Amino acid sequence: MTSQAQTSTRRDELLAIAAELFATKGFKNTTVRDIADAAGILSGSLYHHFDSKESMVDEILSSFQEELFGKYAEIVAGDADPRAKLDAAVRVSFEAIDRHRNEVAIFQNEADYLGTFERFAYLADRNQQSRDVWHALLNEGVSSGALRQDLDIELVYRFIRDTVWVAVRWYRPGAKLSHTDIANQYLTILLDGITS
Amino acid sequence: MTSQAQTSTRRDELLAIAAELFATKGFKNTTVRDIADAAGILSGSLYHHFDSKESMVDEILSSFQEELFGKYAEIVAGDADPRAKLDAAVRVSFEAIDRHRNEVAIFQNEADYLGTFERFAYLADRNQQSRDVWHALLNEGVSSGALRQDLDIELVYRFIRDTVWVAVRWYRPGAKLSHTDIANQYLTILLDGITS
DNA sequence: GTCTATAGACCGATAGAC
DNA sequence: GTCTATCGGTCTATAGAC
Repeated sequence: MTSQAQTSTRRDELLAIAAELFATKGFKNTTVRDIADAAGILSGSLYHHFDSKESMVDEILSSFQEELFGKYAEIVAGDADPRAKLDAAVRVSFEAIDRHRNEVAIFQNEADYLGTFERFAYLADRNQQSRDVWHALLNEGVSSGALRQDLDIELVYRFIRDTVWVAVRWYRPGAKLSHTDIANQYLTILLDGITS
Repeated sequence: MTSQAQTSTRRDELLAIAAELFATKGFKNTTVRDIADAAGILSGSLYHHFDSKESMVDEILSSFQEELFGKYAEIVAGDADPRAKLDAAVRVSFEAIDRHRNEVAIFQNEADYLGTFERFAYLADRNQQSRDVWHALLNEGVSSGALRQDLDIELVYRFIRDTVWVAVRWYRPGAKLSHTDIANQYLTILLDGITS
């Protein structure tokens, strides 16, 4: 293994430690000393790896979002029927919560605040991109007759988006219910309601 | 009007200004100078009215929660049928978002962090109390036959709680959809689903 | 009730030794 | 790649004048 690979591994370790803290305590509320302490080094040493605290959260968020939106794009471009596409998009989202809990939590909690800086303008773009994906899936569903005609699409989009992502607040990998169980129950409620 | 009442009014003004900032920028990310600036005074002058920044957020949260849980208690104790009670609890919650946007936002964003201090231990109690209310309403619904038997009550509770309260992120009073419109659409989805 | 002035702590970031 | 040492800035909170 080259020293290049070693460096890259160490960077990733530090980013993972930072992500855990940003997700738990918040970006502003996490100090570089917190991150360094958790990594067993001193705060000044972090600046050998990263320009600033902002660079760390930037790297964490942008690499995660690239992965997630790649998956959404595949679903939208696919040729499954509308209901199956909606199903797949919901499942991919709960899977992202399972695999990238910290990244999702940071995006949920900090996007509004970070978005005020030019550096993080791409966060607003991603939000718009996400809205486009869900609107497309819901409109396909309505025009194909799979979904009710009387729905306010924008409102349904918000309910789906919010309910899916907010699960990151309580979901813990390895708990009684897997992310697949949760997606199943959630899709049942969303599609058919809770009345008997 | 007595000087007592004047003092109380000024306190309330300052609390409202602080609540707006805490809700928008976050508690930790709002400085006492921010609050003072918005009020047109200097930061030191705030300490004539309040012990600390923590006291401000404490007062904001506790008085709001007292009001909200009073309403939940009335609904639970009432003699409406299970479905009407569930309906009422959802409507009261969206109404709270309409009337106390900042307070709800602060609770949503900061409860986890603030809850780590003894002073805010009551936040965890309120969470448990909320869980009890919704579980009671949902269990009544299932045993009366109004709701499906195959629901995971804890999961349904979380979905309702999350979806209702997270609306504070995008709901703005005076927008196209009133809080009643939103409650209507939300109850439709929750009760009957989005499929045709 | 607000101001002036400042204490004391903590913050992000840097320079240079090892 | 980490440490020592520290700078300049900002934070909450206080003391006392007006």
